Amino acid sequence: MALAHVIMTALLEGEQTGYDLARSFDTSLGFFWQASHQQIYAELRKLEENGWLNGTEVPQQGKPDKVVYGLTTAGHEALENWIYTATRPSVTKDELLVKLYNLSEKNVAYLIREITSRQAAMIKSLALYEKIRDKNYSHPHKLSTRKKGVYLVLLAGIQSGEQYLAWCDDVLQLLSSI
Amino acid sequence: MALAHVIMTALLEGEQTGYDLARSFDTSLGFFWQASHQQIYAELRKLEENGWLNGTEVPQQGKPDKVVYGLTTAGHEALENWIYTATRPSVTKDELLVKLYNLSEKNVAYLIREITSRQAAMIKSLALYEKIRDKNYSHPHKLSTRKKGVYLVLLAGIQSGEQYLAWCDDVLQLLSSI
DNA sequence: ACTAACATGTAACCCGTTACATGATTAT
DNA sequence: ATAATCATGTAACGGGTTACATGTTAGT
Repeated sequence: MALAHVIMTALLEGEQTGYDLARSFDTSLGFFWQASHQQIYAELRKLEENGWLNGTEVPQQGKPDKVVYGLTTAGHEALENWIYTATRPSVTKDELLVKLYNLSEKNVAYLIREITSRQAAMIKSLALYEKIRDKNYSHPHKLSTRKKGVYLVLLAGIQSGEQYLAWCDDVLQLLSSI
Repeated sequence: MALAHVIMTALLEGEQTGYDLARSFDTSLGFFWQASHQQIYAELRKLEENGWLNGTEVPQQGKPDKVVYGLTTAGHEALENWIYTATRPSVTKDELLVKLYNLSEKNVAYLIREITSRQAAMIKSLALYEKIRDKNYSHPHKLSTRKKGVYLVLLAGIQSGEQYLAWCDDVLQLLSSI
């Protein structure tokens, strides 16, 4: 159910094609949601059948034709109503934690490598989040209401990223003593 | 693929029934993985067909008969080998963040309530994690290698819980000014 | 010649959730 | 009486991943 609402949320900013959305999921949106292009195209068709989106075919030359989607009034309403439905907190299923549970003298070297590469990846995304924050969200209380929401999502990413890095340090320290 | 390995990891400690496992997923294991009993029973049958577990029927009086599962040698090996397969970091899909992205004057009161209840839930689980840590893991470097791994998983839960609470505070502070 | 970007799709499969089902014993 | 615990299961559905497919244009 939620992918539908993520897509509609993304379309609040303006009309987009499935391809545009797929690219957003690889970058900005991707920080807190992921979806393949197959999933996105399927969902877009469902949403149009539902009357929540309307798609317009746009012929192009030199490129394949595309379908641009926008929110309908019904879509807007559906999105607003969805906000008030209950959501259960989702447990993060991280396979790396399962592996750590199986820590042994034999596999410790491998796990150190895997943690180190996670750490490196997180340092990169964190740098990006922080850049975005410093550029557009440096004065949170001066933002519009809507932007405040976006800022808080960004903040969640930054804080949990920082926490993750701190944890990686702790892990590496303990593992290196084995 | 991963549920299979979580189950096998749980069986490292000793033989268990599907019911036992389901209860673990509601408590200890549940802090970093979740699975319904239907999923567990299905997975156990698959694992037995695979030769990774062996199930023994145990007749009982006054209670339904049960099947106790234990790891086979092949299962042990499969689990150890799995450690060395690459895992991609998984993005947490949290619907609440999607909702926050849709923040407005109209829904802010509702979102404050939802964040507050998340906060309360987290305070509870955090208290439990910390109790476990203080009781069994207060001297990390003195633990056996295997227990060190378990400790690090627990630490991940505690640290990310603390971070989550800090974030909730930030959110509530900003939202209450709207 | 080859790769990347643009743009969309089908098909098979696996993983997970929800709803429904059974049936005895023990505790309130 | 009623609910909770023990113990396992079927069936339908929905969400998500992987593999495969098509075809143009622009850049190295």
